[in-house]
Amino acid sequence: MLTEAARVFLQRLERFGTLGAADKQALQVLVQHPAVHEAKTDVFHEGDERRELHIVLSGFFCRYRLLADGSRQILAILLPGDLCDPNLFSKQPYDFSVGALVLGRTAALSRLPLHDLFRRPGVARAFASTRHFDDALSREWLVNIGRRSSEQRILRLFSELTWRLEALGLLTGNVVTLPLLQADLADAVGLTHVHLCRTLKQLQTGGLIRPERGRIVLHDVAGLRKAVGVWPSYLAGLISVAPPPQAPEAPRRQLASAVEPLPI
Amino acid sequence: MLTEAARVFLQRLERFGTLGAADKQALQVLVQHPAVHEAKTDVFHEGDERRELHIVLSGFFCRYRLLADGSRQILAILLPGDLCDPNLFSKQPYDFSVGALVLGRTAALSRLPLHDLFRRPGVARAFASTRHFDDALSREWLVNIGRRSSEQRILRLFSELTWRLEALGLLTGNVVTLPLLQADLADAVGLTHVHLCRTLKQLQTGGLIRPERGRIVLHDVAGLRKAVGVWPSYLAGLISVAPPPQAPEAPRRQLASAVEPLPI
DNA sequence: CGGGTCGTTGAGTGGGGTCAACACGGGTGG
DNA sequence: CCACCCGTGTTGACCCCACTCAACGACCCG
Repeated sequence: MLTEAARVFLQRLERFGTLGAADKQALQVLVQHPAVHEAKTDVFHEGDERRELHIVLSGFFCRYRLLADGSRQILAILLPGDLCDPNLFSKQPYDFSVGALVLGRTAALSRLPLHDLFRRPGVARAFASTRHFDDALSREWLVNIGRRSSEQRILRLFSELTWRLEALGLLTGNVVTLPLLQADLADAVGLTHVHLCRTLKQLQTGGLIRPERGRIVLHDVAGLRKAVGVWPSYLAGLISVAPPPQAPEAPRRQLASAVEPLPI
Repeated sequence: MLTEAARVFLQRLERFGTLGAADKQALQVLVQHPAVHEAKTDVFHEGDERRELHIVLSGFFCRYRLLADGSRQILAILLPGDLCDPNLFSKQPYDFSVGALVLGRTAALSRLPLHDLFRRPGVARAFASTRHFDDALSREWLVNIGRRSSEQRILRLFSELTWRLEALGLLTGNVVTLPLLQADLADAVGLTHVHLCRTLKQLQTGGLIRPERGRIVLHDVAGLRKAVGVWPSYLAGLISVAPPPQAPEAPRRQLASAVEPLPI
């Protein structure tokens, strides 16, 4: 019999491929110590020693860092099944914090047995895929914050979340509600909450989203994804949906030629 | 007999701990296919299949992504010893490109044997540490670009590079020259090259840096680090530097030797 | 000498930040 | 049931940091 925690964990690991029965058996016994976290409380905090590996069971969590002047940068939004710490085997104290954005639950598993479990090819592959997905998202975020307008940043974040929720089976139909505060969104996309509010209002007139108190309703997921345009590369292997036709690749030899519009 | 390529690679892996003689023996035979890369040419390009694992031997490289509007976001700056691809075992095509910022060299090693080599605890530990360092840097960049002023972003990037160069033994005195174009710096910190130029000029009056054509001279590394203030958390375990035991002259020559190709 | 790359500078604009006040709603306690 | 409070969202006024467009300058190399 599978606890709910083990089920969420294994489902996540199997998202990109399948695990053998023995793999699953070995993994599920690790999942322990369920815990409830109120919104705005930390699972662990920057500077803490790395002990158990926490995984999200329900709710929305985030990795974040606080700066000396009190501002916060959210590094990633964590959904059910996600690992709070991308670095399974690091011995360093955490250099970031993880906190709950809304009421949610986590489980914890000890890291030590993982070392041995990595001998199993299926287990290693599953963690590697999860890891790659996590990394691809963080690259996406860096590009987003570094080079895109406030509207684009927000739309892309929403789009990302719709894909991830869909992969979890938490998106049915064309509507979804994100239980996120505007202040949280602002810290995720690198804006102030005031400007984020204004931009949301503008987007609202576009008809794709509706801000409500304490949440954002995306009432046209398909339209939102279309507005963002691309099939994000981080989805590779995540969702078994045929990608739409892609624009041709940029020429590859010289950076310069790749930056400029195609010649002729 | 250790090739230079193997030496650079092993030195990097040993930065956070030591490898057994057998580990090193097994790893060094993987290092092959040295290649020279002109500035502004790619090692690989977004969309390419992941084949060999490239490592930097000399020069400055970067991971980057190009956007539809032609703008570029640099995701990381790669120094000698760094792995071009943080995801050793991913099977997905690359979702970013790696290119040379100045003339430099790489080696390539096949990924397949790595799977087996990870059975060796020392090898697994070394790669995990390298990996953790890479991740910590990318978190740092996200915070930098998301929440800091242009001056701070630039100073922090410079400071980061001084620490990393020091760890490589490429920083001996209080002065170091970064062979980076202003356009590259701008794409690394998420600014336009015009504004970056102006900010550099302001910083110049602060007396810590001097922009020259095609490079930035940091002529007060200690002062720069002090201005940035903190001992960055990503350094944990990286540097056990006692002040250079015997200051050998000509610090600039050493950097130059890393930037310019040695006889091949 | 010419052309290409890289850097610098100016003028003008606007996106986004800051500060501050207020509105709204949901909880809590009297 | 109302009064109050606190967390959250909204709006206005103002400003300035950073972007844009454009031209020019400096340097390098053939």
